[in-house]
Amino acid sequence: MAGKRERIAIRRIDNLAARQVTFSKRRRGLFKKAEELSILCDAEVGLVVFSATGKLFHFASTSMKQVIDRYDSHSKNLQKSEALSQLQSHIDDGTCSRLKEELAETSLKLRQMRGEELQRLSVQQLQELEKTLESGLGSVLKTKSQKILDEISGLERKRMELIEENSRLKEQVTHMARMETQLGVDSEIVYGEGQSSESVTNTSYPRPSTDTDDCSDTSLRLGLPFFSSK
Amino acid sequence: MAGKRERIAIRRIDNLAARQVTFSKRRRGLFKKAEELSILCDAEVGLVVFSATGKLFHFASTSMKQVIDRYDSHSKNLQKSEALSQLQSHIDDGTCSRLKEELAETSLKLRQMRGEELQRLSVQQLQELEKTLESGLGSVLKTKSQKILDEISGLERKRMELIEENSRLKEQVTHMARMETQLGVDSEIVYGEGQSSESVTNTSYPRPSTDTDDCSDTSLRLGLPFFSSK
DNA sequence: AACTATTAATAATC
DNA sequence: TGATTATTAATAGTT
Repeated sequence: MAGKRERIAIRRIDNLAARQVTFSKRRRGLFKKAEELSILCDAEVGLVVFSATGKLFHFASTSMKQVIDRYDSHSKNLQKSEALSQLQSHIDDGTCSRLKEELAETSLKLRQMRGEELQRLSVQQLQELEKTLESGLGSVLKTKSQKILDEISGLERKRMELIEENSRLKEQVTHMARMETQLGVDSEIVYGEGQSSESVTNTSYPRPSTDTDDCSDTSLRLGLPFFSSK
Repeated sequence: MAGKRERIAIRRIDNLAARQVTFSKRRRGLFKKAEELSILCDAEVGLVVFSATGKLFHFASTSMKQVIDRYDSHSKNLQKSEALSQLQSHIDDGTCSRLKEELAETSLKLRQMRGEELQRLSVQQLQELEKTLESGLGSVLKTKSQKILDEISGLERKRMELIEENSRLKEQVTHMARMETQLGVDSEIVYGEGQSSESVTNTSYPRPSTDTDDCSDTSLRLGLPFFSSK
C-alpha cells in the first residue's frame, strides 16, 4: 500500500533526496496555483524560485520584466531610480543605439534558432545551438502533451457531468410521466422520452453545446507521441 | 449544510464579488505554500501579486531585491536586455518605446524557442513552435554536417598536396645526390637522406605545422550522426 | 467571516 | 525519475 501520509512540520527537510522530491512536487503545485490565481482573479503574478542547488524556475502571468518593473514602481525606491535616471539622461544618446544593438543581437539569435544565417558559425557553436534546440523542443513537446492531457481530462469530466445530469433529467421525466398517467391528465406537453433516452445512452461523443467552447481545437494535432526522454 | 463544493473551471471569474473573495482565499493559500516551499526545501522564493484593482502583495524568503538581482543575473542572455530595459523604463521619454517593445517581443520568442515560458501558449501555438524548432534543428544539423565534411575534404586536400610536395622534394634530393656522386664532389653539405625519406613515406598523419592552423578544432565533436530526415 | 462538503495536493511508498 | 494511494490541506458554495 502507498500513501500513509502524515502531516509534516514546516521546517527544513534534512534528508537530501526527500528534500529534492518534495521540492519538485511542491514547486509544481505552487506554480500551478500561481497560474490559476492569475487567471481566475485577473491578477498579475510573478513567481521566482531558486532550488537549493541554484536552479532557476519562474512564472509570470504577463512577463517577468513587466512584473518586476511594476513591483519596483510600487515599492517606492524611486530615489535611487531617479538619481539613476538623471545619470542616464546624460548619456541618453547612447541608450537607443545600445538598444538597437541588443535587438539586433537578439533577433540574430532568434533567426539562427530558426535555422537561418548559420554559415558564419563554427562547428562548436552549431553544436551548442543544436543542444539548445533539442532541449527547447523537448520542453515544447512536454508542455504540449500536458496541455493535451489536461484538455482530454477536462472533456472527460464534462462528459461525466452531462451523463449524470441526463440521468437525473431522465428520472424526472419518467416520474412526471407516471404522475400524469396516474392522474389521467391529458396534457399537450410532450416530454420527448425518446430524445431524452438517446441523450442518456449516447456516451460516445458528448457535445456540450451550452458551454462556451474553450476546448474547441483539441482534435487537430495529436499526431506526435508523448516524449519519453528527460 | 454548507460547502457543496464543485470543481470550478480555470477561467476568469465573471462575478466581481466572487472574484474578490476567491482572490483573498487563494492568495493566502499561495503565499502560504510559497513560504512552506522555501522553508522545507531550502529554496529562495520571490512572489509578487497584483490584484485586479492594482494592490500589491509580495513575499520573499530572503529579500525581494536579492531575488530579483539573482533572477536578472541568472537569465543570462536576458540579463543585459532586462537590466537595460529596467533602467530605461525609468527614463521612459517614449523615444525608444517602440524599440523596447520589439526587443521584449523578440526575446520572449527566443526564450520560448529555448523552452521557457510556454505555459500560456495554446496547443496550436505549441505545435507551430515545435515545427519551427524541428525545421531549425534540421538546418543546424545540415549546416554542421556540411561544415564537418568541408573540413574533412580540406584536410584531405592539404594532405594530398603535402604528399605531392614531398614526392617532388624527394626526387630533387635523389637527383642532387646523384649529381654529386657523378661529379665526385665532396661536399660538406648533408642532405639528410634518411630524414627526407622518412617524411615522404609517412603519409598517415600529415602535420602541416607551417600552415596557419584554421582547422584546429575538428577532432572534438564528430559524435553525432548526420541527420537523415528532411 | 465562519462553516463544511468536496476537491486538490501531497507524503509515503513502490 | 513516475505511478499510486492514504491522508491532509485547500477551498467553493453556503450561512
